[in-house]
Amino acid sequence: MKNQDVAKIFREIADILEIKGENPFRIRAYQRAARNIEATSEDIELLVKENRLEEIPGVGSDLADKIKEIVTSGKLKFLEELKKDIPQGLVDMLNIPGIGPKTAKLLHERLGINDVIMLERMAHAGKISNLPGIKEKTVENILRGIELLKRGQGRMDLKTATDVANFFVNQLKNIKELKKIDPAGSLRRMKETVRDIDILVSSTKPEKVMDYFTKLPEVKDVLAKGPTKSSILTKDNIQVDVRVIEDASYGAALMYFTGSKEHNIKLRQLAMKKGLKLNEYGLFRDNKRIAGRTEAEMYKALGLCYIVPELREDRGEIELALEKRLPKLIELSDIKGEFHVHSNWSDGGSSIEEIVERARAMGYEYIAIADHSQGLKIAGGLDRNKLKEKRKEIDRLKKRYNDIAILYGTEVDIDSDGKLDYPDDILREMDVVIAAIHAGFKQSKEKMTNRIVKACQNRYVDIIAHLTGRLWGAREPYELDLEKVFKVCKETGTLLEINSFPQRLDLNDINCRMAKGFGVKFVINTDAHIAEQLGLIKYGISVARRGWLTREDIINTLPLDEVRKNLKRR
DNA sequence: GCCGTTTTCGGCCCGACTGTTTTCAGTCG
Repeated sequence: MKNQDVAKIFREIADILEIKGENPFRIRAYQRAARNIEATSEDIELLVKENRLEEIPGVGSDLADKIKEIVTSGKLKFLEELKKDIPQGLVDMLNIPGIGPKTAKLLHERLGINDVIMLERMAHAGKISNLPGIKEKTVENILRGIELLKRGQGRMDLKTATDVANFFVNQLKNIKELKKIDPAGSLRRMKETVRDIDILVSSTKPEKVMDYFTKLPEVKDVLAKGPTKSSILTKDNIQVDVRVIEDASYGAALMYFTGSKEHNIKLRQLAMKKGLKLNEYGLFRDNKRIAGRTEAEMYKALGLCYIVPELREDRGEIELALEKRLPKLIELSDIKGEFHVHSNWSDGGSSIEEIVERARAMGYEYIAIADHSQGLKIAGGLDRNKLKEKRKEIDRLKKRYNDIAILYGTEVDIDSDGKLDYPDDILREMDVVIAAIHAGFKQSKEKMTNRIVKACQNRYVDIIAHLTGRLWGAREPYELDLEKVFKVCKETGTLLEINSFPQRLDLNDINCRMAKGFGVKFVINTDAHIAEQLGLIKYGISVARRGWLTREDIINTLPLDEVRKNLKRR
């Protein structure tokens, strides 16, 4: 039983309680607990064993008992009972944008609607417009909501989100009355995936901004349009929200729209304790604004040091900011090189020379060319002979460049028994060895863990790449006993990669923080397959920052001679 | 259901937009 499984059960309970019209604060308690369980870096089973569940914020004696029941028996009587009253289909209906618990309940009680399909049929047949509060427009919105749900308004990766946001920001900059503009929301917090794009604007002419925004040619559908706030859907079904605010409130609004929701709630509670009121317009004492123009001013007025967006998740950052003890997080400019780049010797698209040129342009001091190993035929893995030729090419280039070190590396495959795809005599010759799993993802947790552990124990393996194998929208992370892996990494001096590729971002933020707790060290790599993708490193940096990592945790912030001391002896 | 240098009971973040309603409930973030 994983933390996410427990969180999922609590969320389901919250949904059912909402439909039943239960006490909203009780519902929020389940949601809060779900979120904190998911965010905690400690394994829920361990917390049960050590009787430390109530250390999780939002978990009291009642929820602790429920967690124990879930972890020990695999199910929860309370939920089974709830499910008897509310059909699953009704809970699913809450996923339709525009349908909340009240509407779902109304549709169920008055018309016996039990799921999304039935709702769609009844709506088309004109049978739901007789209900109180539901007329033509509402029916239209429900049908549109169902369409959105069907098309799967999923989450997009961080790069896609960045590109869309930049596009709209640049468009809006054409408005001459526009003063400030910033993407906010989970994108500004650099969350691994983003659901919609929030953009904050300050302007003397809010209506003009709203008109211009909602009439852009890329807009397919206007979901809402008011004098200061509008939401649209792009042709790719991405929701973009723009909010206009005046300069005096810009910092407060940026803080508010950056979130997270949980971070905001805690800040408001803090403000209340000080007898202040916090909203998106500023921080107020007796209706007099005492801060609002900038975020820095807001945090200061709350008695906190500035909290960077990546940390704003209510994972302890506010408590540390009160004591002015927040860590100094790693920054892009700390990076001195990387180790995981594929060239056209295997499945990459750029020559080694092109990669080296790019790395030099980025100011790197070293770059490792790590192509796939022989077993990975589809990825053009290199056999012994090809390796020799590649080595010659690297040696030739080394003579040409004296301002950057070109390292001879590999991404060697870990087979289904945990054996490596190259023998030791080949690995010994490498400057740096990365090991990774590329097949056999469906093995048991125990087997998967043992494969990784065995690789870590190899005296030539320096780094484990993309540890959990997750690919957004394509593959779930594979089953792994992470604590065991982290322990072995620490013992064997094996480094863990933070993979910057937007579909991977693996390790994720929570696992980074957990691994750091075990004393593990990291490298941030791109897994670039063309030279240009070396620029993706910024996304890996953001994961590390969200994982509370500092420069000291990341080996490729060090100069090369120091890096060598952190690699295994050859 | 949680939580407490105001509290073990009585609070629990706050505002914009929509559609339906003549003043507001529902939904969303």
